[in-house]
Amino acid sequence: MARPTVNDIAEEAGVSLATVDRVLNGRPGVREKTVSRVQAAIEKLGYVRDVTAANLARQRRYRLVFVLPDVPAQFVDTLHEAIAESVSTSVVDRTDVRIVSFPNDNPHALVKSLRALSAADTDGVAIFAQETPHVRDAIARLKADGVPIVALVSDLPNTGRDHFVGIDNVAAGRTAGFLMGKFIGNTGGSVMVLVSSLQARDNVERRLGFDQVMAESFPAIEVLPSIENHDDEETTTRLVTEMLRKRPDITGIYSVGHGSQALVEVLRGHERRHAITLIAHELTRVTREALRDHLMDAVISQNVGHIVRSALRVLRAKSDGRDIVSSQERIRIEIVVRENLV
Amino acid sequence: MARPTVNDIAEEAGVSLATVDRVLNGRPGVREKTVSRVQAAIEKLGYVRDVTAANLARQRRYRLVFVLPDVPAQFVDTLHEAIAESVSTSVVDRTDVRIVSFPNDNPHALVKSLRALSAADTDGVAIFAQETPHVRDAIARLKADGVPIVALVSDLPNTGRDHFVGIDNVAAGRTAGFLMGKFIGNTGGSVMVLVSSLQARDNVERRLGFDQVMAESFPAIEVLPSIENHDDEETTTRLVTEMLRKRPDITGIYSVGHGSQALVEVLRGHERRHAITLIAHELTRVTREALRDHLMDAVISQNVGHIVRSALRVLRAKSDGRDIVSSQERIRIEIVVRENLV
DNA sequence: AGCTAAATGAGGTACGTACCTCATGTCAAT
DNA sequence: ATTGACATGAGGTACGTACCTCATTTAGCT
Repeated sequence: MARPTVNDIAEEAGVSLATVDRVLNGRPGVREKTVSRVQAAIEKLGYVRDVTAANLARQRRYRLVFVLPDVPAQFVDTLHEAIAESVSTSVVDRTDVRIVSFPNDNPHALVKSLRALSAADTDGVAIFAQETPHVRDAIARLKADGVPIVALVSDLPNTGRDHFVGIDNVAAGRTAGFLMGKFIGNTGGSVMVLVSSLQARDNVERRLGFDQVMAESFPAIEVLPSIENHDDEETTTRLVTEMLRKRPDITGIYSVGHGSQALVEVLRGHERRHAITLIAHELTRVTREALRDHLMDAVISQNVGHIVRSALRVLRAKSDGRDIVSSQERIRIEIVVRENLV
Repeated sequence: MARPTVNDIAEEAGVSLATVDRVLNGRPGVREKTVSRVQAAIEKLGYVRDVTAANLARQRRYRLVFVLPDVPAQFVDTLHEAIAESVSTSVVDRTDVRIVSFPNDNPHALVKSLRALSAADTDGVAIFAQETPHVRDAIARLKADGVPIVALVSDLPNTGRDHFVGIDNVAAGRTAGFLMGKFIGNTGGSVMVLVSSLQARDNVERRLGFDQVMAESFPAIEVLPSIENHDDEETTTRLVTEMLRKRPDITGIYSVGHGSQALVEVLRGHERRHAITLIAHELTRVTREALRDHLMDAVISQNVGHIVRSALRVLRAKSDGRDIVSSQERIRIEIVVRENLV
């Protein structure tokens, strides 16, 4: 039997098409009793709105914006690629996507970018940024304007964002800790931890989860204080080299941040490279090569394609005032080792 | 600027709508020169066919069938759930899905089920089965009838199937081996390997990959010959108990097959449970609980939701004679440990 | 019973594409 | 110049839904 249409519902309920339409689209002017008759018919026939036809008729378009930092971290590049790809493949779902980049070290540039957006030309915004008072204000203004907002990758819990798309970073840190502990085993020693910035919420949460697991399950391994590199290559090279010299008992390095290029380079030339377990975040060209070359042991990653698609789905839903199926929007913490590297 | 429509193309190319339609849908009766004029206009305006409107007009429906074994393995249940979910959420894409189950131990039943299908009522078939001569013939008949076929989870390379949806099982076995070796570390000892059946291609491939890595990278660990359990719980319980008694040097168990219930139960009551590294395949209720309870150390899994959606996409494409973007149809080998267990 | 306001019906157009028919245009071979 | 084959145009209907207008019916009230 073919799929029932609005006409079938009308017939089944003994009402006109106009009434069915009013019920389906929540328009006023239908008695309670009639509403339930129509709903009974919908139930009975198993009617499901043909979304493609509906969108066609509705002529709806979603104008969505990604706001991304302009940092030299590979991970952000992969985000750009994922957005570009999802744009090209999803012309289908009536979505226009723009990308706005802001220089990471300049919070005013970000605020300025956000100020340029308004409900008049934007149906939703996905933001990857750190939470500062200025940013919080700018987001509040957008929200007041009625623009749905989702935080991307790093949460902005105190801004009133509608949703967070990304992994549970505490769990990601715990996963890194679990692998670090298991891989080092009863060799013991100490672990160096490298973060982009202690202002970055995702970094802090990962470090937290990592420390939890190391303390709970691998007390024989000493976890050293965080080294902050601010995504700067020279700083990383200098600090890592120094630390490796100072602490010859290092058996593990955990790279918490979004970039690992300089770290990998230092290790590539280091004599103890095979005695050190290296775990980093985000699957990029750099981490792929490091895995392949036996320099890195595991990468904790989040699928940027999933992140982008989820953000788009959520923003479209919020823009329509629809609910989201949160179980479907969960981003998995992926573990990548040499052998499952696609 | 709004998205261009066929009318815009017609105007731009200086031809009528009918001609544009002929070009777009590959209908005959258009001069070579005119075709290129139209294509130039399409190029210039960046026209992309509105697939939703096209499908609406075309009234196309895809009648697809999943053929699945009726075995008591949790993994097959999760496949059923994934299919059910994808049916309910994707009424959107004009697809009718049926599931055909066949008793796993009866190859004739499978052949009979396949015989019942034909191009008259089926636009594509996804099969999870082992490759036997009978199955090969039945698939050949379906293909001759013009029905696209994809193999699911376990490949059927010699049947002429159009595509395989699933993980690279050699790589999955290698991944299991990598983790097993790293987790056991320099403790050494021996590893028990449990397979469903040595007839099952996916099982054999995993075992192969596992052995490769163990031999290459962890020669100090002895890998024992496969124990075949035919997905039977009593057999598993008996053989595993016996082996654990005979070989007190066992430090690892690799469960290659689709079910791990009985194995987990045996281990749950075993005194050496915390001295044994347990790695299994497929994320199910059983393996989830085992991870949570510290009985299992890692699960190598394939996302059944992705598998089902990929199979549907591929079958629709093949049915239309369209090409698939194979990079988008790759199924990842997922590693799940206690800490990234959703 | 008569009135008013609310509820419902009838019928239309539109969205972008597919696909159909029939008329007319063009071109090359005779 | 005529013919015939082919190319193109013009215009239509359909898909399932949204949304509009206006007429008509119904229910609730005095």
